Amino acid sequence: MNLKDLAATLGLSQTTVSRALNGYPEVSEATRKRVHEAAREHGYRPDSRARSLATGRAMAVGLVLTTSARQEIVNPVFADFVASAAETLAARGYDIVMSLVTEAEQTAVYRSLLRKGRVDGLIMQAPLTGDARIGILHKIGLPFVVHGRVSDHDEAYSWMDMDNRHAFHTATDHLLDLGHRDIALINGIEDMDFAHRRREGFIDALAARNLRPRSDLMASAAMTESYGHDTAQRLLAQPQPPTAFLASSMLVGMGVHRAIREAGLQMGQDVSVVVHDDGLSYLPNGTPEQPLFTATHSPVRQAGHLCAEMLLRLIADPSEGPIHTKLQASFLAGPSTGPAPIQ
Amino acid sequence: MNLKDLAATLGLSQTTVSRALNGYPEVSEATRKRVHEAAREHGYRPDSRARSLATGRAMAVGLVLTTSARQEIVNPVFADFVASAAETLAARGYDIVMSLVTEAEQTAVYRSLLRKGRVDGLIMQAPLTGDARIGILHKIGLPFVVHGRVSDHDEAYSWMDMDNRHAFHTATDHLLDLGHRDIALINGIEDMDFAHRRREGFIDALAARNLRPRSDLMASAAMTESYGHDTAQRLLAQPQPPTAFLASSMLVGMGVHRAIREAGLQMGQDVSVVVHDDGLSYLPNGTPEQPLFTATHSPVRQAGHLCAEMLLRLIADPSEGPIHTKLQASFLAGPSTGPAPIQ
DNA sequence: AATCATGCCCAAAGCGCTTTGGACAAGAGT
DNA sequence: ACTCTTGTCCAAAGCGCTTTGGGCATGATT
Repeated sequence: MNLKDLAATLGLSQTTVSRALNGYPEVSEATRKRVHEAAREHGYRPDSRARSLATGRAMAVGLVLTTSARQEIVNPVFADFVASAAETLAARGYDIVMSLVTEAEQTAVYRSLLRKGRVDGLIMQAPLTGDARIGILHKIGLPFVVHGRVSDHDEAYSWMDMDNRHAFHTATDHLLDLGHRDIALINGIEDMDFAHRRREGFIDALAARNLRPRSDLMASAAMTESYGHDTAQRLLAQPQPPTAFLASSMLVGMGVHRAIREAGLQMGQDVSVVVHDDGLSYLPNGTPEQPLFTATHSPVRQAGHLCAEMLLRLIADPSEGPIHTKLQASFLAGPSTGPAPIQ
Repeated sequence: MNLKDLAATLGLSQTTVSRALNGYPEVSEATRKRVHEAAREHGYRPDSRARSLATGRAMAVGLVLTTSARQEIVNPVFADFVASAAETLAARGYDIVMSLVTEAEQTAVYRSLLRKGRVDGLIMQAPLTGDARIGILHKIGLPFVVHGRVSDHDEAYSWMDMDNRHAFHTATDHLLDLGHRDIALINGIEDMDFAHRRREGFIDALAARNLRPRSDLMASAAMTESYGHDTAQRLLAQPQPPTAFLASSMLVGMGVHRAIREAGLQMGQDVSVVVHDDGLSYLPNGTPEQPLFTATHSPVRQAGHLCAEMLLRLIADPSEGPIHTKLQASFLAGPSTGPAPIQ
């Protein structure tokens, strides 16, 4: 049952039926009611393609899902991010079209996005330092928002980012204030822009107190629990082990925690740990009253909402210049940090 | 630049240009080449809506993301599932359109999916026992595949499921063989069909040895780390604590592990733990050589691939009756289980 | 009584593609 | 010489919707 049939059934023109359904004023209340009833009765549902073709709006946004091909790891943050973005978008009638992009096909990238008309705008996730995708997105000519930023990239683009640098600066300061000097940074892959910035924040905080980072205490890899565990285990077995850890995610922190316990040490006493908490729904940092870790906290769901909202703004008015949102992580002191043990 | 313009530029008809680009044989090689070159040069990209409208195929499948509104928890399995499904689908030129569905709007549900023509088929995730959505999907009339099954539902539908019952039967048997009698089941929310089945497998295995489950040793909630921790902590403090735990996910298992250590006990010695491992990319069960937990293992990425393939088959030939795929979890003995301690 | 706005409705022209049903010329077969 | 294929191309009819540019009553205004 299409519009034509429905109009014929009602003895009305397509114009009137279309207007009645879309809430235009040029139709009497009686007719509108009649149309709505008939539509319901016959189970009429407009064809989104035809509508989209006629209006020019796709009522969908694209979300590019990147898998770090190297590690075959899907970003654990993805689920919450997309769920929150979808929530905001759905409320405005927008769908999400997902495209998977593996690093390998960077050139043939965004192939499906190149099929015009499928989406009105794009959200790009997990940018790398100097990510070439920004250029591609510019060429496509659709409004887009980057979740994160791209260092060393001067083209103007809209982004929404957490202040990773500041967050890790704060976390490091916290540990320094407690007297720690040998602090390990268990970071994500530093090609990822956010990891790069976190490292900078860490180093800056040390430098501000005339300390130099020990390169043997800085690790970088995909942020899994075992990575946290294995790295912490290795570092703790070193001649001059760290007295504190800075973990780039909850999962990594849990791995570090496990290694600490296995070494017969107690977290918060013998060894301190600060984690960054993305506020994943399935991986809460204990409870607000009883956190598991001292943490910098920045909910990814908030990020998802904001990205979606920014994109909708850009879609509504593409002339609106690049817009930026910087989120500050909150700092939460928990039981996983304490004064540095006296040598 | 649209097809018309391109054709005009080339001095050809739209028909010929369209055929040249889509690889139809009725066009000379010379012309085809010329058309391709012009298309590249002018950056021509066909409008997916127009094409879809003309062909009747959307070249996209819908994926329904459910958030358990009650707990506001996004399924951690989602990211890997969708990534693997997207991989398979992308290889065949299909996109994924995501819709968020909260339990609240079950009636107004699938609203965006009701907009016809957006997708050629659907994948439904995380079905509840007696899930009403199956009926809705049937009404929509598009081919669909359910990831999981729906107990107490007699309508025919295509599904792909892991044999949860068998997996948990096996896991329970393993613990029983080791002499454990007081086994705790730390399950997911039992409205979820998979959790329901796991519980059945657990109870069946006990019943097969004339044992009755202790209801005080069965828990059910959203599968977070803290849930695992808090529950295990509580149970271990009981007068007659369990000697073994069956955890419904890696994350839960990690929480249980933490509680065990905190209680001054050793996992694999004092208390045994078996987990179910979905093979999440960011949450591996140690390494294959050195697993962290004894586990039943069924990679969700495989499930994603299979669901996508099944759906593509159904789309290609909708007359093909409901198809079913049942995956068997593998069992991996690890260091987290050992003989029951002598009383 | 003539004019004007207003409310309600319609026919038809797109949106950009695919596909059907030929047209036309060149060479092959009789 | 004629018909038949074959290869190459085209005009035009959709696909199902929105939107433009009226038309025709009806009631209000001068």
